[in-house]
Amino acid sequence: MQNSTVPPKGSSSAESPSPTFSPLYRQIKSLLLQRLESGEWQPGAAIPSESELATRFGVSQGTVRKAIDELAAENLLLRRQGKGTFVASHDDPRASFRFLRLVPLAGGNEQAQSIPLECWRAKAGPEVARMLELNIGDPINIVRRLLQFSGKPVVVDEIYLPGSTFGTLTLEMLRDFQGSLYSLFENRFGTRMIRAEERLRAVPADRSTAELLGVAEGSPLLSVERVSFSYGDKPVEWRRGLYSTNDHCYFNEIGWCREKIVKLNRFVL
Amino acid sequence: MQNSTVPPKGSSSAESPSPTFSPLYRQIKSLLLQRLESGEWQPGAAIPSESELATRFGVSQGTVRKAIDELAAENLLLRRQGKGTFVASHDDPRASFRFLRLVPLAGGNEQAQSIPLECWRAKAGPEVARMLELNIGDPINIVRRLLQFSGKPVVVDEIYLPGSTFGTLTLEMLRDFQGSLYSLFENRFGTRMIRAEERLRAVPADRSTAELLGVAEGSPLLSVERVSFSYGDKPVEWRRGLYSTNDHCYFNEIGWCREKIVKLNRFVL
DNA sequence: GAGTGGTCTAGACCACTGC
DNA sequence: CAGTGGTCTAGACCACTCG
Repeated sequence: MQNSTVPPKGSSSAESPSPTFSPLYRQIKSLLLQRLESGEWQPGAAIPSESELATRFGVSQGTVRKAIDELAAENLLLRRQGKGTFVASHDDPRASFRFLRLVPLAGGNEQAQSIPLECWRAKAGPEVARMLELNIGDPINIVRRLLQFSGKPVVVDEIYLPGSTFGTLTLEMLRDFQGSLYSLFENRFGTRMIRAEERLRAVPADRSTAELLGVAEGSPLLSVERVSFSYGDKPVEWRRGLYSTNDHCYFNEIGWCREKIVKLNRFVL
Repeated sequence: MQNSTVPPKGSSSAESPSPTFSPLYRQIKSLLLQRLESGEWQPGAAIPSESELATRFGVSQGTVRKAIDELAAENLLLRRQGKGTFVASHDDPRASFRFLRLVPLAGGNEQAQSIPLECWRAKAGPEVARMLELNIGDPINIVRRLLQFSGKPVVVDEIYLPGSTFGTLTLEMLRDFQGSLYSLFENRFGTRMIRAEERLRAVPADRSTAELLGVAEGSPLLSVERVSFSYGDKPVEWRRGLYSTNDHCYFNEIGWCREKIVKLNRFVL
């Protein structure tokens, strides 16, 4: 692949100055993303070595390296020196720390336990349809579950999933599966969550939630609405969690990269 | 600088296998960080070009480049093609978006307005002392301020600062300064915030806060506690904000780098 | 046109893993 | 030991900015 495949120097006469210049390593990155999205490379498995990819694509190893660097920074790939480069997986326990930002107020490192309550099929209302980019009336699945830390209820989640992908989800599957919810989605439904947007507010506890969490009706709860995205920025989950923040808090870090990589990504997808 | 300055191949006999191996570009990164921390390179100013740094340090340009890459990913430096590499500054309006994660529920892009209410000197209690790594009784400064969006009050902040650095802060300075709070800290006190940790909870509104925000006493507010760090992971601000989330919400993105770069950084500082 | 950052290459060597 | 990712180099050329 010489540097002429897509737009580098294609339009030099009277088209436009350089509208969507895409360096070689970005094109390689796109090719790698295709393999990931298509499932040709499964989560947890090793991808070909850098040198093999370099010869396969006809570029230098440094160029492949830069493509993989970005995918690793986005947590889509995982490099392990001496072993290889692996497709990231929610089976890896480190992954769950990224998506559940709840930490105990008083140190410690408790393990979360998920207790599925209900699971049923429904039709998308206007709000869910908008969030999941569906049409109103499209089939969806709804899950309600409780999250406990050391046996104490802390979070009530209501989770909305597109029926086209998760139609066969049942309460039994949720109860029987060992591992996180996203692990189940990845293993049983071939859908991998790679990114999420969360919107947080403080709301009063309604009657039924208050009972489930063991707090007074009307007491303040943290409302966390999340849209999760899979490859190609496709929204595949919308959920609202109500968090009791008496013994836990939502932890966030500010100041590292973020917008930079987001911006970069708009070009590649 | 040949690859022998610090630990690369120094201990090969019977010391230890490779306890704290630090590649060349990390050593360069440390040198660059020293210049930033010392104030030799001021916020907003350009640093020397990559090729000049390369000859100055006696390494290849690629090595300097990799060091700068990491600093840029951490938002300490800002690259601008064709112009140079610049020290990041809170004067740049893009910076404020990183630290104030509040967005209107109904789209739009309102501008925040900060209204200083009080500013006084006090002595550190046990909690503030712990957060700012001070001794109990050390002088501190406390600021209370209101944040408005389109004229409506949304946030009440109480801000605790070490007196050793901010001793001369006054309400007049806060009122007269044009620009964000961190912009003022950077310009008037030479202290640049580069990172922060936030802990979020839902709490009931106390009487005085409720009045300031125009909500009912006891109604749910979002409590945001933040510790901000300057160079060398030195904590230089602790604040608690109470957010009214009737018309706004706290927005967060999950899934990009983060822990990776944090981990890397432990070695360099 | 000169100077800057951005891309790409080819090759050497180092550090880590596992057979 | 072979194979992988990680570092470092030197040099070429491209894209962008500005005087």
